[in-house]
Amino acid sequence: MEYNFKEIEPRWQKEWSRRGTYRVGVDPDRPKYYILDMFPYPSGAGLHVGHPLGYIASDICTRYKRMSGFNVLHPMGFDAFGLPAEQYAIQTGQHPATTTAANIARYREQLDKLGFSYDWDRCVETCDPAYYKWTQWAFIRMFESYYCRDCNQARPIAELLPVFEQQGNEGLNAACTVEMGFTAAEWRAMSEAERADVLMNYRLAYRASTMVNWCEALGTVLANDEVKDGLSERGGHPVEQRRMMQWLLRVSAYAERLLGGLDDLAWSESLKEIQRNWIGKSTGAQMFFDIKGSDQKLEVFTTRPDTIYGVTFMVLAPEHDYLSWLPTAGQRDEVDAYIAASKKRSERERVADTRKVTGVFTGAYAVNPFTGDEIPIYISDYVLAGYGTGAIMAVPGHDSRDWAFARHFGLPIVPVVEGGNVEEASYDAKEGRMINSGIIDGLDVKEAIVRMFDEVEARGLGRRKVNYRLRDAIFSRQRYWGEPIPVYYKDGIPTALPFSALPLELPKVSDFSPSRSGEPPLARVADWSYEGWPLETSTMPGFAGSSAYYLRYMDPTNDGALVSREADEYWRDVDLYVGGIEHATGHLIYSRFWNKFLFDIGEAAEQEPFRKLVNQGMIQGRSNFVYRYLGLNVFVSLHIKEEIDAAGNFEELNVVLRKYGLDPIRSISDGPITSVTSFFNRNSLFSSLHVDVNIVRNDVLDTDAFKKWRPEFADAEFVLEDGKYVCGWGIEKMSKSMYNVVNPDRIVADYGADTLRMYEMFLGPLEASKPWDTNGIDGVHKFLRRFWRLFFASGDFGVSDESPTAAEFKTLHKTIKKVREDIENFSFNTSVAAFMICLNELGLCDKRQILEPLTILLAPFAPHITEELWSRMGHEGSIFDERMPEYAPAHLVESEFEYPVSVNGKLRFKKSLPLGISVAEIEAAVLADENAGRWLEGREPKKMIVVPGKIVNIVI
RNA sequence: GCGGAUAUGGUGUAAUUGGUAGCCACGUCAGACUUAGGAUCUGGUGCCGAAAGGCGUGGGGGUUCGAGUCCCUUUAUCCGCACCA
Repeated sequence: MEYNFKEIEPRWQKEWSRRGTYRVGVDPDRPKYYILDMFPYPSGAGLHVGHPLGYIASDICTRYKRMSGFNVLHPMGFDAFGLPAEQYAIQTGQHPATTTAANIARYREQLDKLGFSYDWDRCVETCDPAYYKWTQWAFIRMFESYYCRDCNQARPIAELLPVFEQQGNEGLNAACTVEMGFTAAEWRAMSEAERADVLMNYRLAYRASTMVNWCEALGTVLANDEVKDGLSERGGHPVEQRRMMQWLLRVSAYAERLLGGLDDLAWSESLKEIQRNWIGKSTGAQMFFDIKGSDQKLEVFTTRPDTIYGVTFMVLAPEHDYLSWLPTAGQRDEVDAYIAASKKRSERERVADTRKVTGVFTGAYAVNPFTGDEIPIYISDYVLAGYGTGAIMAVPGHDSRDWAFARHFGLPIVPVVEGGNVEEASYDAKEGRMINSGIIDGLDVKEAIVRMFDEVEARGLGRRKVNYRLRDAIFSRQRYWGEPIPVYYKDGIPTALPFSALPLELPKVSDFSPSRSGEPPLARVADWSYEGWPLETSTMPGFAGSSAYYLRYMDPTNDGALVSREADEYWRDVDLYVGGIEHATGHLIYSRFWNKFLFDIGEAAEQEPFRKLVNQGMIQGRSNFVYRYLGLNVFVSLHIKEEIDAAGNFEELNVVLRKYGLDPIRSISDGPITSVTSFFNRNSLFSSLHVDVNIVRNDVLDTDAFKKWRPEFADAEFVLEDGKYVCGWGIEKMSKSMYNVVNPDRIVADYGADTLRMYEMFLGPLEASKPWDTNGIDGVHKFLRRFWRLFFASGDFGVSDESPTAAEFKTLHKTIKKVREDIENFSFNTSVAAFMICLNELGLCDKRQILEPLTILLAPFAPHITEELWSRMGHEGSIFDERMPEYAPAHLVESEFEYPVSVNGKLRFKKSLPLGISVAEIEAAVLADENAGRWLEGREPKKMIVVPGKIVNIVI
């Protein structure tokens, strides 16, 4: 009987759903395991064959863990709010709620066909008010918290009121937007609005006027991780810097914990490194320089205080506060002109012009505290306002940017680290001996740094300081399709909604388009107010809804809490998180921040949300090409095209052309060939066109389908090789325009979900990026058909109760061992290979004692076929209630081992010897072998190296 | 510029972690069978060579009895960060 996956797969999917096979709940008697996929944005394009890669891997793990005795939580949901969904809605002219619902339905249908073991009862959608109620709730909790640097955690902001009342903010060590100082008396004298401003300075969710990434085309601000090279990640629109009033999350307060927490996570080193870079910790010193003729001091940040003797000028960012008074009258106009010019430059232009040196002298001088020299103060936009203090001490001898600046303006360059030639280039050394350096002369750089830190602090010139690149996350978007920010303005004072007013539902509007001015769509909603006060009109960014969804899955329908204490303490954290690396600096930072905050306020059980994380690679597209000859409707098969291309001159060319029945080219004026050069540069002989990969099989074009594919090819002619049209191929991004999108639905229809699942795993290591290539899927499909046939040896279903041979047992147990180890190591490609080897070795074995454990072992990979065979073998329950087979070492014992014997490092012969004998016995047996005599030719071995169970080496 | 990763047949890959390089597949070649299927089965298939044999894991060098694996160097590709002081 044939393996009829078309009938088997839908039947079991329905049956699992009916039985609730994959429903899970809190069960204190069993150890928990939480396996999570990054939930998808339900985009309009539907799934392509690359999307399920990670889902398949996590599904295999889930089934495997479940069959190993764990209570496995494995949910799925949809990240439905945010820019992509909204842009798609705008493009198609429909309401985002409508398109999102339709897209979710489509995704769900596609996912269901693949036989995943999700507990769909726990499905969450971020755009569901019952869900985003808890996103808004978390926002309010952040709004009502500040970050205490002494106890290193979030605390209720209400705690600050009595402190301010008694001592002002003196001695308060808390994360804030701007440093401020006030006394208790000043606090008491403040108006309500002024006090609100002070508190806002400390809140973890706060509103402030800051420089933001404004994207006019999208009509919204963007977070740093949503901007790449000065363009928006979505759509690639230009982004400019603008000062705007925005909501932000004080992520920077958690920088040190986000950094430190990485160490214990089972994440790839590269991913941790990306996050470390993003957090960008640098330890240095904050130093104050006297300004000549002023009481003010100029504050800089440096990681290299050891180079202080090489400081020959200072540079301020054009946005620096001091520029209102610092420049001398003579330089005023020039400075103002520079400031105005740099303001106009977009972020993109600044990035593009990194090598151009610009700047203006302010006319003012600072004093080098160690040399006493007066050094000029410049402004330049190579100094960033947002990092450090927006001012630097320039060391042209040892910093390439300072060097370029000094060269351009003719400023002195003093080397202070031995080595290099500062006349030619800066010497950006991190080690070496200090020279020209007063009290640190002769010290090594590393010692000098420490010495200078101490010296600077002792002399009261500054103090050690840690700086982070990580910025607070801008949390408002001037868009429609997101969670409304649960804040209203009472007498103009931002006030959180009471929890009882949550969820603050997103109103249904007909006009949800963004505006170029930055006015959010919600501002156009009549009566967008709370108790008569206007509500905030911006919405939350895409990452808001995905920041704590893993907690919600634990208890998805709870209306009284994000997650119940019971569920949280049982499920705790995600043991295995599978998803793409593209979330490294977005979701995975925000989520960790969000979770740490919830941990601080006692709402999450663990400090870190994702214990182990695996990044599946991207599946690229494999495009096929056809070669159109001379712009005619004639298509030439790949190798003939290559042969024609290889011709070196007209004569050779025409010989080849005649051979294939093509008209010879008589002169260069024939056809579109315009010159000999262009002709032999292969510019004009063939044009290569993308062809739909779905009408190509093993790179052979289905010519009839091609003619029907597009009307202009209806009368196409082909020059075939061996009766076939062979296409060229290349690796590109999977996209509609390349005609290389492979839809999983089609693979499921042709081969079945089990084949697709196993093939995606077989394709290569999970974490590697690789092209999808439908060629080769036959190998896996063949395996499943052969496996099926083992049970139908006589035509009808039947397994024998005959005892297996030792060899059969050995094969089985070898496979069990290998497959189990591979799953634990996330090496699915090799485990699929192990199954194939197993089948090759078993031949035609129909014995129950072999086939039953093998079927169970295969079940996580190919759930449908194994469930079907399991039931045909007469079992009542589901195969997924069975335990994974253990391997029995007894069956794996090898009695003999073939030792490769090398003489002088070169393999000469093999000697079969029992395992477990002593080294001396091996030596004796090898030397006694007649082959050894042949190679030794009577010489005595100088040395013998014996690695028991591996190899024998003889050195003569 | 800084940081990280990768490089193995025609293709995807594997290698007991320093021990016979190329497992398992795809493709391909030869054969069997056949109601001609995109079926099934058997065998070959890294390169050069008639063979013996030689060469072979991006290139060069090193450590070692032995290197795809370790070290140095270099090239290419991919990714992350980037006037971050």
